[in-house]
Parts: sequence; C-alpha cells; structure tokens
Amino acid sequence: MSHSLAEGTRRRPTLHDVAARAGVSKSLVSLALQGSPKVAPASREAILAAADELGYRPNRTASSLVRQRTHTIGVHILDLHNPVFAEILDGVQEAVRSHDYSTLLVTGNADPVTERTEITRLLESRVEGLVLIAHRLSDEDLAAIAREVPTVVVTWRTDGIAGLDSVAGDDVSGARLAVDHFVALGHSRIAHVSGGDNRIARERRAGYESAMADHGLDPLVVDGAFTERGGYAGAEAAVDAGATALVVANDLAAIGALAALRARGLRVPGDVSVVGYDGMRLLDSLDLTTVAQPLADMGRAAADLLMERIETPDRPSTHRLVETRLLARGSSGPAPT
Amino acid sequence: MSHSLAEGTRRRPTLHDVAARAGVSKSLVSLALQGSPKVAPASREAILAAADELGYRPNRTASSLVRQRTHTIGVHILDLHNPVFAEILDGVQEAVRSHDYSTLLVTGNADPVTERTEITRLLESRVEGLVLIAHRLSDEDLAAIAREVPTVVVTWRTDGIAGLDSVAGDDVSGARLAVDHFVALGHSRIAHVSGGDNRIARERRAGYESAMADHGLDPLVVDGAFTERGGYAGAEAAVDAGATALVVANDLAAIGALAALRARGLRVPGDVSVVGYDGMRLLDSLDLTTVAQPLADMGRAAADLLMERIETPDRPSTHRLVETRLLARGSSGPAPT
DNA sequence: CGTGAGGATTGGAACGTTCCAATTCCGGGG
DNA sequence: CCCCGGAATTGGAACGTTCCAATCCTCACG
Repeated sequence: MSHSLAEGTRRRPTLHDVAARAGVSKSLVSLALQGSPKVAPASREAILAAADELGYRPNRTASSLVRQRTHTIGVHILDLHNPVFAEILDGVQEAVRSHDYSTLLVTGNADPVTERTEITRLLESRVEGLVLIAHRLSDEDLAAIAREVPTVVVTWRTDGIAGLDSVAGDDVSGARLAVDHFVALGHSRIAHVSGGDNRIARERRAGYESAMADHGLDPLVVDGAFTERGGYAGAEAAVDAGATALVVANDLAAIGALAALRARGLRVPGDVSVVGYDGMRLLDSLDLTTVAQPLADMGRAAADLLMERIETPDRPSTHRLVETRLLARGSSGPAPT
Repeated sequence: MSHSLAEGTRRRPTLHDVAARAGVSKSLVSLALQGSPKVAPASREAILAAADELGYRPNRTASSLVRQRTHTIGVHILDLHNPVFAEILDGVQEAVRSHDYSTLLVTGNADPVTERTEITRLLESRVEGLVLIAHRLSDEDLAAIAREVPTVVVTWRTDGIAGLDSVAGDDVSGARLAVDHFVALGHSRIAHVSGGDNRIARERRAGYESAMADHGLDPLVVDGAFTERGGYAGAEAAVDAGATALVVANDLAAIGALAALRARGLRVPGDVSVVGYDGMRLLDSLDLTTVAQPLADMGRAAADLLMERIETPDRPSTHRLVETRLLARGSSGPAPT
C-alpha cells in the first residue's frame, strides 16, 4: 500500500506515524509507550502493535530536548589500552546503571587536544555529570567544566576547585610501601622508574624519594613513562646503574621492565626484583608484585559521589581516599648477595 | 543586573540569550556560530563576545533534531578488558575522525543483555552507523539492526545478512598456522585450549582440528575461554593430558596458560610451548608467540567500509579478509626430547 | 534624486518528543 | 432523560536549533 518504499531512504517512523496507524493521537501513543496506567488496555495493545509493525524507534534527541534531561553521564577514559582504566570503568558503570542512568564513553587517547574536543562533545550532548578516569586538563579547564556540570575525577586528588569531587589513592604513601617492601627484603640499590612528567608520576616519585631518605638510602630515579616502552627503557637504565630492585611507576611499565630484564638475561627476582603500581588483574597471571588499589571500588565511589552531587549541586567538595596495599608476588625477592 | 543568579539551578544560555545580549536575532547568531561568511565582521565579533561572556554551549540534541543528522557513529566493544579491542578501536577512531564524524562508545561487558540495551541506546540516539567490535547478537537481531542502520562487524565474517559488511581474519587458517609452527618444531602432542562456545572459538578450533588431521596427529581439545582464567584452567588440563605444545584460543588466555605452567614449575618453552592468537601489543613484552592480526588496520577498514555504506546504502555486502601471520617469539621452541 | 543590486539581517516553520489543559466519552444516579 | 464524575483521549505549546524566504539597508549608478 505505502508507496514510500519507492524512495531510496525511507523516513524513520515517528510517534505521529504510529498514531495514524493505531488510529489514535500522538499524545496517547506517547503515554502508552511510557507505560502510563491511564491508557485503556485496548488502545495500548493497538499502539504497541502499530509501533512494532512500523519498527518504531523512539528518538532520544527529541525526547531529551523537551524533557531537559538526558539521564546520561559522560565518562572520559585517559587510555583504553591500559586495562587499569577498564577496571575502574566497571565500577563506574555498575553504580551508574544502578541509579538508572546510562553512560557515554569517550577517550582522548592520552592526547590533550582530542581529549578536550571529546569532553566538549559530551557537554554539548548535555550529559548530566562527568566522570574523568584520569585526564590531562589544566586546572582552569577543569574548573570551567566543573562549573558547568557535576564532575568527579578518579585517580588523583584535586582540591581547590569548587564543586569538584575526587577519588584517589595516596600515591605518596603507596610508593613508600614499595620501598619499605624492598628494604625489608634486604635491598639497598633500589631504583625508581618514573612515569614521566605528570601529577601522578610526580607523587609516586616523591613517595619513593622520601621513603629512600627515611631509610638513609641514595635515591636513583630514571626516566620512564606509564607505558611498556617506558618501563623497558627505564629498567635498562636502572640496571645499568646497578639497581637490584625497581619501583616502577605503574603496572604497564612494570611489564615492560620485565621484558627488558629478560632481554638482558637477568632473572627475576633472583638478580633483580620488580614491583609495579595499580593492581590490575592481569598482574595476577604475570606474578608481579604491585602496589594495589581497589580499582572497581574507586569507580563505584566516583559514580556514587557524582549521583550525590547531581542531587545536591552545592555541597562542598568531597575527596575520597582509597586504601593502597602491597600485593607481594613472585617478582620481588631477597636482594642478591 | 540579572537576578537569575538567585535561582539555585541557572538555566543554560541558549541562542536566544546570546542574540539578546548581542542585540541581533537568533538566526544571525546561528549563522555566526557556524562560521557563515555572510555575517558582517562587526556582528560576528559582538556575537562571539556575547556567547563567550554567557558561557554559551550549543545544544547538540536540538541541532541534530532539526538537521536530521548526528554526524556520529556508534561503536560497540565486546570487552574493554581485552586490549585487543582497544587496538581495533584505535583504527576505527582514526578513520572515523578523518571523515569528520565522531564516535559514541559503548560496551556490554560480554553480557548479551546489556549489550542489546546499549546498542538500542545508540540506535535511539540516532547514530548514523554502527561498528561492532565483536558482539553476542543473534543473526536475527543483527539483521534487524543492519536494516535500520549501516553496520559493520569487525572480528568475524558474517555473510547472508543484507547490507552488513564485515572485516575479519581467517581464523581457520590462522589456527593452522599455529599447528604448522609446532609441527615444524617437532611437536606431536599439540593441544588446543579452546575459547568456549562461540563463533570465533569454533573456527579456531576447527582450524586446529583439520590441521592436526592433515599432519596425521591426534587432536586434543580442552575447554577454555577467551580469558586468563580460561587459559589457566585449560593449560592445566592440557599438560595433565601430556601435551607439550598449546595452541591457545587467544592472547589473554595464553597469558593465563603461562601462569598455569609457571605454577606447575614447567618451563616455557623448555617443557611446554605456547602460542596465543590475536597479536596484541602487550605480547611483545611478554615474549609470547602468537597468530597476529593487523588490529588497527582492521578497525580502519571497518570504519572505511561504514563510511562507504553510509554514502551508498544499497551496495552489496563486502567482507574484507585480513591477513594473519605467525609471530614467532620466545614462548615456542623445539619439542622436549 | 530615484532605482536596483546585493549584502546583511530577520521571522517563522520545522524537527519529534512531552505534558498540560481541555475535551470527549461513558455509565450510573437522580 | 438529564447531569455529573471520572476515565480516556486529544490538541497544542514548548524544548533549542537550522534554514528558507522575506525584509531591510546601503550605496553606486543613471
């Protein structure tokens, strides 16, 4: 009957089309589709049938325009390649879904420029809140965003920005844990493979340095990065300098460090011990000692904070501190004699 | 002046507000913000200033409603924990961005129910195309989706569904590569740690089995999964059965297998050899032999196919086959004597 | 000084929903 | 037979854009 099949690109059916087919008004269709109890059973049935036959698909953009609500929160992930972030995201999604919101996921691939455009995109899509699973924004940008929409940063504590919450572990004391662990095992040539020049890397490094000082040991910091490659290069430099124990800036880099040691023919932990940082699940299999953070919990906490702030926009900033602990596994052992 | 500060939740400024402040009509503001050349320089400047002062943020939902375009494609990722998918995504994003589209990312966490709701969400948001980086949909669901919006599946070939394109490697011959590799190294007790009961796992298994038959060897398949845990358990069962070489269903499971062997005190490749499947970058560091696929290329190809189909919706289905090759590394060696 | 061309600007309809206020419908009580 | 109340249904405004058609201005030209 409908000759609209003729046109190449068929228009999507709208509420109006469903209404016409069911012989009712668009208002009633809207009501029925929302499951309102005031719709007569017979009408409801006819409407559902019509919608089904037409392959009707609600248009979310129209709906959120008129409702002034999207029921969506935006999530930015710094780097999808690092499984750590996926584990945090698990917690976020779980909590967000339990609050009956959905999430829009976005990544800047560790590039500040795409990061900003992606976050802008979320803002333009009118997300009702933002979770930043690590980021590279300046404090000004961050403050501007937090002014615009409830925001929580997972991964590092961010004070002094009104209306911004954060969830993080204490990276300084986390790094100390690693140093203490090595000292207890009798190491003294303990090196730090750094994570580069960013906030987290600086804190972990500071923790390492102050712990070394406390133990009366000489610090040895080599440049690295939060990547396998960074860990690889850093480990080489560190063993060249005579280190027998490596405090590596994160797990990914620790995996790289392991590869470097293997390439050098050094045994772990026989010749050199390694500890990573973050506690990603994969390390279980790799038998790597690490300073672990409760990643999924962090995500959950972030989402919960966000939901609270959406309800109470003006409450003071909250900074949730999670506990880090050393997970001793096979990559760390007594200092070689 | 504006007493709107009094109300707790301030309304977002709209085009209309900007227009009022700049003393022009909303139409002109719209024009100016789109960078139209027909706007007088003076007006443009006033408008930009007004927009800036008000903190104006365009409303994408309104815009895409009237334009009937979102300039967005949806991407579904089966499992964010598997870095393989992140590598495919890299390629997708790169290509999509070069076509001046943006992406909406979504994951079902390997759970078919959330997967469907998430994809539904994308459809309701009126994405103009869909890339499924692996999925758990039935053929009917898939066909329904492909009828609704241009869709391409990355990771396995999907024929017989009108308007659906796919990008995949040949998993059957890929698995043969692994078996051939082991045979060349003198192995005969070659086991397969399967990836469970899904399309890809079945194909890889079939490849393994037919290769074994070709070599006149007895197949030994143990149950596993596409996870570290699955690989761990599978490897245990396989070595219990006397295998000296493991063809593991994917890289993640191979990492698990390695852990199991280590736990048993077996040396790799001295006692047992292992080869994974997928070729994720992490394996570089882990020194694992694998059947590699050009992951980022697959993503790029998928996005390109999608763009083509968006332009030419009625062209026949295309199935791009990518080349898989064996990447020999340290986890595979000669059979023990 | 009138005319017209062309640029600059504007009003208003439209996109597909939601939801309020208003209308219709129906049966039962008076 | 009329009226009333409540349930069911409906029209229409609104959401914030885009874009077309129409109007307004300015100025050069005759």
